[in-house]
Amino acid sequence: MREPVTERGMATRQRLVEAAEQVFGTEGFHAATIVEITRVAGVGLGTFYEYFDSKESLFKALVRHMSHELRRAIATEVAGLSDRLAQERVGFETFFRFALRHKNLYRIVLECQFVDEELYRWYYQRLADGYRRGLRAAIAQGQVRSCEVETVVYALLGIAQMLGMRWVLCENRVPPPEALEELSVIIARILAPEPKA
Amino acid sequence: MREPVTERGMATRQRLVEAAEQVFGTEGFHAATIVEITRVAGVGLGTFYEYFDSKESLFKALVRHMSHELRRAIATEVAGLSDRLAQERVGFETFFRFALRHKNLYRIVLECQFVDEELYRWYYQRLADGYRRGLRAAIAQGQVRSCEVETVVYALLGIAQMLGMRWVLCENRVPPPEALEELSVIIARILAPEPKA
Amino acid sequence: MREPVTERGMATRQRLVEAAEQVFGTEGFHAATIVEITRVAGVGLGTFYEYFDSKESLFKALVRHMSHELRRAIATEVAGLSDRLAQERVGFETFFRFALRHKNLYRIVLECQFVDEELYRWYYQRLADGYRRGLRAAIAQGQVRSCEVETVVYALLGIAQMLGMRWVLCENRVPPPEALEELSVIIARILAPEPKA
Amino acid sequence: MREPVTERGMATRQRLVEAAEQVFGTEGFHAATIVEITRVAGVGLGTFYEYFDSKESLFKALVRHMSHELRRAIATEVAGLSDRLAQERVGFETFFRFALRHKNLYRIVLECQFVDEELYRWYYQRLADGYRRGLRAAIAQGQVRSCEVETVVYALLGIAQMLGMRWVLCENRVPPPEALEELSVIIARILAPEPKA
DNA sequence: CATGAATGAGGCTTCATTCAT
DNA sequence: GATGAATGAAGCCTCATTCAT
Repeated sequence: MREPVTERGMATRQRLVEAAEQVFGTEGFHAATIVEITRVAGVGLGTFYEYFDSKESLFKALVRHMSHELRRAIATEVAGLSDRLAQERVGFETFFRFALRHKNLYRIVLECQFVDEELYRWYYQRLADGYRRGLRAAIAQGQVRSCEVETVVYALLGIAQMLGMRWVLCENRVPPPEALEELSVIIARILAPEPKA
Repeated sequence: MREPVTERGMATRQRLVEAAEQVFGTEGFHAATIVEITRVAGVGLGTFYEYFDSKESLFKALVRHMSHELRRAIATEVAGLSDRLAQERVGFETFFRFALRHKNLYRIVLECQFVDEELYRWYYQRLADGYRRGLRAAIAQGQVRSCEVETVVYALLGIAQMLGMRWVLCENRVPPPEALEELSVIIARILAPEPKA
Repeated sequence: MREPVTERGMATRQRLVEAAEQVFGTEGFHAATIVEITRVAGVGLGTFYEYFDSKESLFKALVRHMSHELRRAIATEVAGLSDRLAQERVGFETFFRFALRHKNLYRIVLECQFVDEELYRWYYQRLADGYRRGLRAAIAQGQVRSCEVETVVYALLGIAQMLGMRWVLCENRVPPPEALEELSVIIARILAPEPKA
Repeated sequence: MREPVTERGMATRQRLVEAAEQVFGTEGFHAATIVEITRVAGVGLGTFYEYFDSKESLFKALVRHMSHELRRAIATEVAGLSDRLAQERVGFETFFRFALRHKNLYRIVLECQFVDEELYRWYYQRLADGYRRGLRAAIAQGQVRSCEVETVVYALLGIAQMLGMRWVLCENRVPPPEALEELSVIIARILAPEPKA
C-alpha cells in the first residue's frame, strides 16, 4: 500500500474511493468485486492495491468516513439553534438529506453490520454517545423531559434509520413534507417536557 | 429437489432447516457454507440438494418462515386486549421475546436486505401493512390520535428494530424493565389521542 | 480438506501425490503450480483442495514422507550387517539408489530448505540423530575410532549429499563403481579404528 | 539498464547490491521483492531497473561475485603454504570464515540451485575444477595419496558445505575448535599418502 | 434416501516491470 | 540520474452445485 505523494496519485486514489462507494453501494459488499471497482475508476487492477490494503479495509474506511461526515453535517446544521426540539428536527432532516446525497455510503453503513460487527457497533455507539450527551444536557436545561435516556436515544435513532430506509433507500427521496410534519410531532411528543401537564 | 414423503425424510429436512438457521444466524449468509450446514445437520453434503434448490432459496424460506411466525406470535398475544396502547406494549414485548428466542432467524431477516432486496421489502411491507391496518382501526375508534399513519407506522417499526438490535443482538437479552417502562411512555406519547389537551 | 473414505477417493489422492512429486521435483516449489499438478493428475483444480490444505502443506507432507521412507530403506538394507564399515557402505549405496528412484522427492527435500527452514532442520536433525546414535554404538564396540561424533556425522552426511547431487541429480545415475570404490576407502579412512597405528 | 559513469551512480548501484544481498539472503529469492530491496537501499523503485536488467540477473550476479571472492579469499590464504594438508585445513577455515562474514551471499549460493540450475553447476564445477587441479598436483608431488580424484573432490566439497550449513547457517558461528580439530583429522585421513602403511 | 467425490468459475492479491516526468 | 505511479498476468484458494453410486 502506498501513501500517494504526487497530485496524480491523490487523484487516482480519489477516483478509486468514488468508484468503490458506487459499486459497494449498488452491489453490496459481497457482490462487489475489485475488478469492477477498478473498471469504474478507469484504472488497472493492480492500482487498487497501490492505495488500499484490501477490499475490506476500503469498505471500513468508507464507513468511518461516512460516520465522520454525517456527524459533522449535523453538528454544522444544528450549531446555531438553541431550541432542542428544533435541533432534533433539523438533525433528522439533515440526516435524510445526507443519506440521500450519499445514498451509497448510507447503504454501506447499513450493510457493515454483516461485514464487520465490530465496526457497526463502533458506528452506532459513536452516534449514540453524541446523542446521549446532547440529550442529557437538554434534560438538565429543562428543554427535554426527564427520561430513561438510553431508550429514548435508541428509539430516536431507530426512527431515523427506518424512515431513512423507507424514503431514501426505497423511494430515493427525502421524506415528503407531511412525513416530516408528523415526524416533528413525534419527536416533540417523545421529548417535550410537559407530557400532558 | 424432493418433497419428503417418509417420516425419515421429514426429519432430515427439519434437521437441515435448523442447522441452516444456526449457521446463517451466526456466520451470516455469505460466510455460511452448505458444507457447514450439512455438517451441523449431520447429513451428507449431497443431501442438502435433495431438499432445497439452493443456498439462497433456503435462506429466503427462513425469512418467510420468520415473518409468518412473528406475526402469528404477536397476533396471539395481542388477541384478547382491547386497549390499543396495551396492545402496542404487548406487541413490542412479544417481538423482543421472539427475537431473543429466534435470535438467529432475526439476524437472518436483518441481513436479507443485502441478499435479496425484494424479499426485504416484502417482509417490511407485510409488517407495515398489518400495522397500518391496525392503527387505522384504532384511530377510527378514537384509541389513537389522528395522524399521518405511514410515518407513525415506520417510526414504531424503527423503534422496535433498533431496540431489538440494542438489547437482543448486542446484549443477548430482552430490554430491561426500565427500558420497557420508558418504551411504554414513548408509545403512549406517540399514539395517545389527547396530545396535550 | 477431506479424508477420503471411498476407494476412488484414495486413488485420486494418490494420483495427486504422484503428480505433485513429479511437478515439484522438476519445476521446483515456486515454479510449480496447483493447476499444473492437477493437470498432470488428470483431475479438476478443486479436487486438489479436497485432499490437501495448500500447496505448501502437500510439499511438507512429501518431505516428511521421504524422510520416513529413506530411513526405512536404509534400516532395512543395513539390518543384517554386523560390520560397521559394511553398514556404512551399504547405507550410502542404498541412499544413492533411493535418491535415484525418487529423484523428484530428493530434489524436493533439498529445496525444502528454502521453503520452510524449520522442516529442513527437522529433516537433517532426524537423519543426524539416527546416525549419531549408530556411530556412538559402533565406537563403544570398537568398530569405529573414538572421534568427535558431531563433526564426523555431518561430514558423512555432507559427502552423501554432495555425491548424490553430483551423480544422481547431475548425471541421473548412481555413482559409478570406481566412485563407490573410492567412497568405501574414504569411509574406511574416516572411521577405521586404527588411525595409522 | 545503465552503466553508471558518475560517482553518484556508482554509489547508488553499490547500495542496491548490498541491499539485495541482505534481502535475498534473509528472505530467499522468491520471497524477496524489488520494492523491499529498493526500500532497504533507500532509493526509488524505478532506480533498480536503471542498474539491473531484472531480479534474476542481479541474483545471478551476486552468485558470480561470491564465487569470485571465495576463490580469491582461499587462494590468498593458502598462497604461502607448501604442505598440502595445511592448505586444506586453511582452505576449509577460510571458507567457514568467509561464509560467516558473507552469510547472506552464502545462502544465496545455496539457493541458486533452485533458481537457475545452470548457474549452480557452473559454480560447483568451477570450485571442483580448481580443487581437482590442486589435488592432482599434490598427488603428483606425493603429498596426497593416489585416489579417484573426482570422488575425493566432491566428498571434500560436501564436507565443507554440510559443516558450513551446520555451524554457520544454523549456529551463526564458525565451527568450534573441537570440530575443526576433528575436521583436520578427517582431511588427513582422506588424503594422507601412507594410509596405513 | 443418502452421499461424498469432483468440478471450475470466479474472487482476491502479489509483484516484476514499464514509463512519463 | 532518479522516481513513483500504473499495470495485468499469474497464482492461490473457495464453494455452490452436479452426479454417479
